[in-house]
Amino acid sequence: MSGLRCDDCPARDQAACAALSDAERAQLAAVGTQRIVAAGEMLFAPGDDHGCATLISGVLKQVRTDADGVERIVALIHPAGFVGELFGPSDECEVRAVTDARLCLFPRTAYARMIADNPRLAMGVARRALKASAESRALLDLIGRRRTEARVAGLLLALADAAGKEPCQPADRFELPLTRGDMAALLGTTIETVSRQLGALEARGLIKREGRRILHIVDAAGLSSVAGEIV
Amino acid sequence: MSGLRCDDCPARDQAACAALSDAERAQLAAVGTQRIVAAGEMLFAPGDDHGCATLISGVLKQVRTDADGVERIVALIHPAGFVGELFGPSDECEVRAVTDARLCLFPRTAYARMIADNPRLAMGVARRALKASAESRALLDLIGRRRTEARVAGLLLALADAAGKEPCQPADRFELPLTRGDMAALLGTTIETVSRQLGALEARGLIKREGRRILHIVDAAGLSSVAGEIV
DNA sequence: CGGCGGATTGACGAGGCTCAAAGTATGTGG
DNA sequence: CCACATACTTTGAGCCTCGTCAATCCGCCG
Repeated sequence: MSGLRCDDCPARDQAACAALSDAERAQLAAVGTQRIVAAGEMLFAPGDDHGCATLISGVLKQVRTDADGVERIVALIHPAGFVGELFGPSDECEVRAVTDARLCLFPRTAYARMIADNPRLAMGVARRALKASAESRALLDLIGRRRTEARVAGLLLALADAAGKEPCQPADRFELPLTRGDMAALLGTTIETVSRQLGALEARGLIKREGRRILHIVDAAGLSSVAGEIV
Repeated sequence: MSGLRCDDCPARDQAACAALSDAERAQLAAVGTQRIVAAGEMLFAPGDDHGCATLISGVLKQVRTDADGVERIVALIHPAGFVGELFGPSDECEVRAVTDARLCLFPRTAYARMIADNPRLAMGVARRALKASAESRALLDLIGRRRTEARVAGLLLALADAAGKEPCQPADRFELPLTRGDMAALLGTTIETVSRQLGALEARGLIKREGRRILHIVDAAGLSSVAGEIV
């Protein structure tokens, strides 16, 4: 695919390229390609000098696999998010699609060159990188919690937030993008414990499950207090 | 203090301002102040519209405190690291000095204005932010590890690495910058467990403690395998 | 219909948190 | 210079959570 259609891009206002003029955006689009990745498919392999990408729709995960073959999810990327290395390969993460995803893919060097010339793009990337950093810290805070119940509750709140249309307008009914295995890999626990904790939260009337993917948040305040949030 | 002396700054080559020309650096220095923070002292309070800073020497921690008053350390900042918000207050972290620390402090808006004009500085900040992100992911990976023994071992290796003169040249004998309480807050465990695990690692001949702050890495490879590293 | 991957549920044991107390460095005042 | 106070660390005992192993269940696709 040669160019990208930016006009109707839903991530346009929040992505790293948000501050660009139409002309600059066109210039950036010329070096990128649009790509669709199916759920479960790998986008970047660990170690290779991969490019970078802005996510348009869907959810990606950054994964580290340790010596025993245990997967650890180290970040989730939501639409408008930025993935990849800009300054040389350094990160031992692989990037995989959690759901079907659409994204703009750029070669590393071409993107780096554009950044060097364009302060607005550089600022956009800096803003995105700082945001990613803040999200990592939030996740660290969540995972550091001692009781697993609090981790699961916090994850559900975060997913509800991400599923909402507006930022800070959490959905009260949504489809979980993650499998139980993904949740466990994200929270540093096991599939069985996640399943049990979901059962416990439902028994306490805080959530309600429909099938295995649809989730109702029945009592958001109650969930928050279980999660131990500062709110 | 009016200006900053950049000429003999030890962080100069790795900080966000590394790519600047002397003139640009002088311009940046004009809007910043140098500050010394004593161990334990707070640099930024959570919630306030704090500025940003580049660390010159010492160690800082970013802390979140949950509803029960339990501290969670969410990141360590080492020399040349960048802390603070650039695009408006958003992060509910407080920043504290772990050891005595020296840093360049900038007002948020002034720094943001400089970034908007200067792609090299924006790129430097982006590089730093991406690095911080990568460090957060490494920490997430560490904390997500199931057995606490592995977390402690991994932390010691990371601290040894940070204490080394050259990057990737870990020190085999160094002073722990963190108290047991800090380690516990970082690893999501308790003081007692940290203490016991240190004892266990010493009993296995992997490390040796001198007093309570000096640590010998006796068997780095053994420690690595306990930590479950991918090496 | 049968096989298959994901999810739930149960039993059991160990790792780690809680509570409690004793031991060790650091500074302070007499 | 010593006694004391304080903060940090170590160590111990008991209980609970959660990880492990195993069986069953559910939805999906061939």
